Amino acid sequence: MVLHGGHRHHFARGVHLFGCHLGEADSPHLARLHRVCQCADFVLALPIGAVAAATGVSARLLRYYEEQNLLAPARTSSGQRRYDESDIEPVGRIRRLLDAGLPTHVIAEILACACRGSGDVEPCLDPLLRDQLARLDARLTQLAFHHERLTELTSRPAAFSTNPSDRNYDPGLQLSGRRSQ
DNA sequence: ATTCTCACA
DNA sequence: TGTGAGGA
Repeated sequence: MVLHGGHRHHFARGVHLFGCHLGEADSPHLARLHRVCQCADFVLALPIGAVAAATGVSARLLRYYEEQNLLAPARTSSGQRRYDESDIEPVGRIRRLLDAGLPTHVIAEILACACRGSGDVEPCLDPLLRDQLARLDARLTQLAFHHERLTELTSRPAAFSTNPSDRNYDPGLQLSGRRSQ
């Protein structure tokens, strides 16, 4: 059971369980506090700030991930997002997949695969990952091509330049870290 | 104080 | 893929 909507006034005075005061509703430690009380048969609804504190991912980004269909938190009657602890783990997973350069629509596909094993990506999705790797290679090749052509364009005028900073040209700086597709 | 949506790079 | 503005 997820507490939200009409239960908001309960949170205003902190969270109580069997008469014990567990902490304030917006406390960053709420997730941990609930873990201590696993005897409870309901799931506490976490506001976005608590999830941000628990995961290290900003509230702004959590909203963005929802917009990209990577998360689907519940809403209170006033429209505020209410997460539960089962939303915590996916956030870290999303971060790791983004760090691998995967676009959000691919990550959504990966998250949709319910047959979870131990890793971040199911083995059955290996073809998908290989396809992304191929796209990355293609971009790398194109970047190398652009780098060569641009070097041709810059090195000639530089030979006639009187600007001393032209001698500090570093090809490595031409590679900026952008994502694929 | 926190969270919301809309708009922008 | 993210961020900033501006309001409830």
